[in-house]
Amino acid sequence: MEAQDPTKVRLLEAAGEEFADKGFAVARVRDICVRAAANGAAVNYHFGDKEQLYVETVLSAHHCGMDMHLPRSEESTPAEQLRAFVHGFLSRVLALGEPMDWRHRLMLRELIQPTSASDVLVREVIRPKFERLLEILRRFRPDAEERSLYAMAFSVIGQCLHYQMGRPVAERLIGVETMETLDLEFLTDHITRFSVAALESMPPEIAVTGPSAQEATLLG
Amino acid sequence: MEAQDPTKVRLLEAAGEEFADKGFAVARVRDICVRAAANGAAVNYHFGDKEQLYVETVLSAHHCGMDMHLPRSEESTPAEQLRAFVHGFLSRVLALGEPMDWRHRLMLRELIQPTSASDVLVREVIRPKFERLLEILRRFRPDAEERSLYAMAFSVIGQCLHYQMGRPVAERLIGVETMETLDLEFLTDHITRFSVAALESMPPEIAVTGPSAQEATLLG
DNA sequence: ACCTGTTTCAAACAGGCGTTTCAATCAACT
DNA sequence: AGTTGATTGAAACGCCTGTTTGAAACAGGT
Repeated sequence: MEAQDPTKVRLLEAAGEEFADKGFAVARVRDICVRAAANGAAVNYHFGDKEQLYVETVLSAHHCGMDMHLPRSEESTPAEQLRAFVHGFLSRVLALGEPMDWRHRLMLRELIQPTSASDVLVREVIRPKFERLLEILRRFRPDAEERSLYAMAFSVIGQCLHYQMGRPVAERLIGVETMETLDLEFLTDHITRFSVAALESMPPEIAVTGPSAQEATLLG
Repeated sequence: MEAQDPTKVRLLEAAGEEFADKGFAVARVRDICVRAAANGAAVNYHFGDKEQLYVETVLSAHHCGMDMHLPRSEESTPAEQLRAFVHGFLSRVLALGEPMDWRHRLMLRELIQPTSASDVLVREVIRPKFERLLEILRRFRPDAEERSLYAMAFSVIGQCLHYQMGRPVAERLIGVETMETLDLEFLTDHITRFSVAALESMPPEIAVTGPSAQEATLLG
């Protein structure tokens, strides 16, 4: 850690690494202070206690890390817009080994196991991106009802997020070197083509009119 | 907990709930013992220590919980096979509030944050299901190269797993009551139609002509 | 009844944790 | 220099954790 930075930002940086690696419960404030080259009492002086340090770390993570520029060009085709969205999403999700690495890992922890800090996270970061995706999907399927639109959005998001969530298992399944060939460009291309093909050619939803209709869909 | 069960299985059941809810680090052996109506020293007597209890809990979870019957009917169409796969996968993933609920939550924890216990987990339950999915996808796309087949498999799996991983955030995004309308039947139908449409109509992958073409020849 | 091995129990233990304390240090202003 | 306020430092404090202890309760066999 750079010693010329003020102690507070060194603590935030160290806490980010530590929390992202181990989670709130396992992370130790002593380790954070050692990593930040600060005294054990520094975190209490600057942040009050461990939990407030965590909250401020999460907030500082998504303030400078997760904002993506939304190319609002209404001229481009829906497919191009979706590709841009997927590319932006994946580039953030797959960011590995980069200097601002811990920010993404920390936010993914928040997604899976929400704490009090994830309220503002959803409101300020996730929801705008979600609404943006819904806009794009509506251009594909103007007739789709809201519920199906949500499901489509989750289909796109789920494909992307899987390469962060399921990475450890995926590496064991197909090997690390094969997994490395699934790089940003390849996955952007695959997920976009997969989703566009689905969105353009999937049959309309089956209208559910009564309780017996669900059984009918089961039989296909 | 039923008091007629021997203490050891009561401890396993209680530990499963506790570990699935809070994770290994946050879960307290005292709480486990209270939940199991056992003494605080019981876990040490029966399992040695907390970590061995955790390992045995994970193993007991996938021994009786995660095995799905594979309908190997080669007569049915690929779409029907995929629907069966998605249905089976989702029914396990979405199992919330059911008696063997904690088994799935615990295994998903292992997937995201692997421990020593997840080696056997991947080998004995994940990989067979993954190979089965690859078989189905090969019937859709006999010409696809291996790497694309993996990506397609991850696209299907990612869609399903998202409803477990991203559930907390999804509930905040669209509301819990709307989320509850995305039940097993609806999601099975959606993911199957989405994926089948994609698999049947997505354009073939872009031929790689650059220096990475050597990798393509490697894959055959 | 007696012994024997297993299982339960209440209580205490040792260690690590977040946190607090208070004196020492530093920076800036009079 | 002297004073003031903010920051750092080393050490200690409680508290909560997993774990251990040794006696008590139980079961089965002789």
